[in-house]
Order: sequence, then structure tokens, then C-alpha cells
Amino acid sequence: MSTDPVRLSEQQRKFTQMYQALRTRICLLDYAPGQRLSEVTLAEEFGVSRTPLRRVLGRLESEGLLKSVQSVGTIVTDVDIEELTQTYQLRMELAEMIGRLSPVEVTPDLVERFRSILRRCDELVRTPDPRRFAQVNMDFLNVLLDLTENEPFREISERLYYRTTRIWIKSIARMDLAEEMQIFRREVADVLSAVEIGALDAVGHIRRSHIAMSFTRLRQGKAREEMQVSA
Amino acid sequence: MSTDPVRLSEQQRKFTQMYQALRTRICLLDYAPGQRLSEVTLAEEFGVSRTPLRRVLGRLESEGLLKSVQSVGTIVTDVDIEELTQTYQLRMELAEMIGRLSPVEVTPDLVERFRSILRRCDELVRTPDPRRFAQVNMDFLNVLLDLTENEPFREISERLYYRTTRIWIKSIARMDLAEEMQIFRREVADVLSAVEIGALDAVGHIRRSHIAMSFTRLRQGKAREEMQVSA
DNA sequence: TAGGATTTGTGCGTATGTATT
DNA sequence: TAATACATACGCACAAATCCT
Repeated sequence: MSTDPVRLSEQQRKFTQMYQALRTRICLLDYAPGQRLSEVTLAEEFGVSRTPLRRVLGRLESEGLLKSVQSVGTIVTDVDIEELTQTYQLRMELAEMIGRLSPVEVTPDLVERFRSILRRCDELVRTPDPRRFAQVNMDFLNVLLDLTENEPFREISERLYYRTTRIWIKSIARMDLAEEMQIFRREVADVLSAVEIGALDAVGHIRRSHIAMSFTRLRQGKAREEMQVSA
Repeated sequence: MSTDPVRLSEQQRKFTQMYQALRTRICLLDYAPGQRLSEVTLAEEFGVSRTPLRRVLGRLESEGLLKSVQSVGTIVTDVDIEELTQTYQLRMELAEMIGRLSPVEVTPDLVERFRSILRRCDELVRTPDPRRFAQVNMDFLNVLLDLTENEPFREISERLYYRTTRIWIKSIARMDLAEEMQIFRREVADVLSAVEIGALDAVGHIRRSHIAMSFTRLRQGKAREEMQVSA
């Protein structure tokens, strides 16, 4: 009688597919901030009419990743320094909560997923690459969010991450990439150590400090850029 | 050259108007959880076609207040006890942050807005009424959010509030309403005292404890209801 | 079991508004 | 300054799916 809740309807699958594809492209900088997207082109690519595609664009707009302007186009948003600062401050505070909000029991499978991330970090240290880094960083976030069962917390953390991560990635590509890869590898290694002994509160503290330091470096990098631009 | 950012386009105004109207109706229980809404009826009421209305419904769906089901209708969501618990836990932690995230300077105007809320509480204590209580509670939240300039924090706090407040209101209507009015009045009075001396960190602590106690009472009330139902 | 009524989802043509030449 | 090109916003008709008789 009732449909299997695990099996989503075709329209939902299609929506999710388009949504994740576009979000990934935006966060991996395949679509740069300021770039204009075409509804008709994207609709053709995904094999749907403009209507369902616009639904997806509307969702991405509500999350601050796109902005539709009448008669102009659908534009990938940029993030100004003020909003970046506020978002990072909030993410810092949120990250620390993870050990307090419905932490899951650490399974061997979960540990293995962190180890897998660490191995990919090792590759990145050997051959740095901004795009692959962005991908690993995204996957790292997803494993981290699986440390808690608090769904609203997961939603919000994900939302805030996607809001600003591409700005960080963009900035990193202009900084000392090799150094950033080593710093990130160390963060993953620290988190893995904490997860292995089930110390999820420690994970929160590690994350908090790394988010804080990332933002400091990002801000310094941006300041350097602006000096070069004005020079 | 550039358009005045204060003056929104007609479509944006219309969107906001419809969005806030529907959200308010849902949160004031004019639309009860489980109720089915009609796209055509609402579109007619607001004097637009289904297309722009569906945009609004999509936004409310992304915030978890509605759920559109193919061929069935657009249904006001309910919130199960698990999600309610998780949301309240998160809101507790978030509430405490307000003093740490870009607190504003307290102006006489701001204090007056809190005093205004307190006066409306006095009326509520004299003549309790669930719907008017819901309205004052909503306005109280909005003044509270004006204590910080951290926009992502404001967005998220608002989102989480609207997600669950109607369940609380529904529950309160079946509890000791007069007692709840007095408790709420005390919270507002406590917050006002803290605001008057500029102690925004204290506001955070007061809010945290009140959210925690509200949830405890809500859970007890729901437990009592279930016992009556099964009896 | 089947068919009709109803409601959301989709496709497409047109309206509206912006930017550029 | 005006006209033209172009992209999103909107309205409507139809398709698809569910529920009830």
C-alpha cells in the first residue's frame, strides 16, 4: 500500500541529482563567483524543462549560493569580508558543540572513513591540487557530520560550510598551496586520533581551532591580495 | 545608476508578503499540522498565478514547514518528538552564544522595544490567549535577534524557532495557560533587566535556561496527553 | 477492480525588465 | 536617447499520480 520510503520518486531523485551537481560545481569553483548561468542551457543538460530546474535554482538561491536577477541572469554569489567573518565566527562556535549534541558511537567503519580521508591527504601533500583538495575537504566535512545524529545541527553546519568554503578554496589557490595541504593533513590526523579513542568533544576543540586558524590565514591572504591589487 | 537597495522590486515585495503571511498562519496554528493547503485557492487569495505562489511554497518546504506531495496536496508538517528534542538542544546551545557573536550596542530605542513586549505580557497574564501569546512570543524573538549583528546567526536562529514553535504553542494551549503566561512574563522581565545594563551574555544564559525549562514542561505535557489518549 | 475527480508537477509561450549598442 | 537583444518571471494548459467511490 504505502510506497517504500527509501525509494524516492523519480522527481525527487532528479531534483537531488541536479541540486548536488550544481552545488558541487559552485563549491569546486567550476562556476566562479560572479559567473552567469543559463537556465535553458542547464535545463537542456539535465534533460528537463526550465520549470523543475528553476526549482533547484530557487533552493540554491535560498541558501545564498545563487542570486536570480530579473532580465539579467542567475549569478553565482560572492561573499564579502563581513559576511565571511560572521560565518566563520559562527562555524567556530558550532564546531565545538559536536561532542555535546547526540554524538554517535564510534564504529570501525567510521574510523576507516577518516583513515581514507587521511590517505587522500597524503596524496595531496605529494601533489597539491586545489580542486582535489576542495573535494577531499567536502568529503571530510561529511564524515565529520556523521559523528552526530542531531539532524538540525547537521543541516545547519552543512549550510554554513557550503556558504563560504568556495571563498576559502579560491583564496588557498593563491596562497602557499603546499603548506595548506600539510596543515589540512595535520587537522585530519588530529581528528582521526581523537575519533579512534572516542573523544568527540576533543574533535570539536580541534575543529574549532583549525577553523579559527584557517580564517586568520584567509584574511591575511586576502589582505595581501588587496595590497597587490592597489599597488 | 544603481537602484536603491531599500526599494525592493514589486515581485520581491509580493514574495515576502506571501511568505510571511503563510509562515505566520502556520506558526499561529491558523493552519494546523496535517492540514492541506490548496495552491489555486492561495494563488487566488494573493492575486497571483500558481507559479509565483509555488515559489513561496517551495521556500517554506525547504524550511520544513510544508511538504508537497504529488497529487495529494501541500501539507503542513508536524514535528515528531525526536526532532523536537534535537532542535531544542541545538537552540539551547545557540541561544547562549548571543553575547559572543557581534553583540550590538544597547540603545534606548532597543530597550523600549523590550519594555513594549513586557507590557503586552502583562495583558496576557490578565487575559491569557494562546494566539496572542504566539504573536508576542514571535515579536520577542525578533527583538532578541536584533541584539546581534551576526546575520548567519540570526537566520539560523529564526529558522529553528519557526520550525518548532507551533508545536510548543499547540502544547501550551492544552496546559496551564495562565501559568505559562506568568513564566513567559518572568523571562521577558529577566531579559529586559539584563539588556538595560548591557549584559548580553547574561541574556544568553537566561534564554538558554528558559528554553531548556520550556522543553521539559512541553515534554511532560505531551507525556500526559499520551497517557490520556491511551487511557 | 476500475474509473473519475482532484491536486501537484511539467512544458512552453508570453510579459517584463535590464543592459548594451 | 532610443531601440534591440536577451534572460528571468509569469500564466496557463496539460501530464502524472493518488485517492475515493
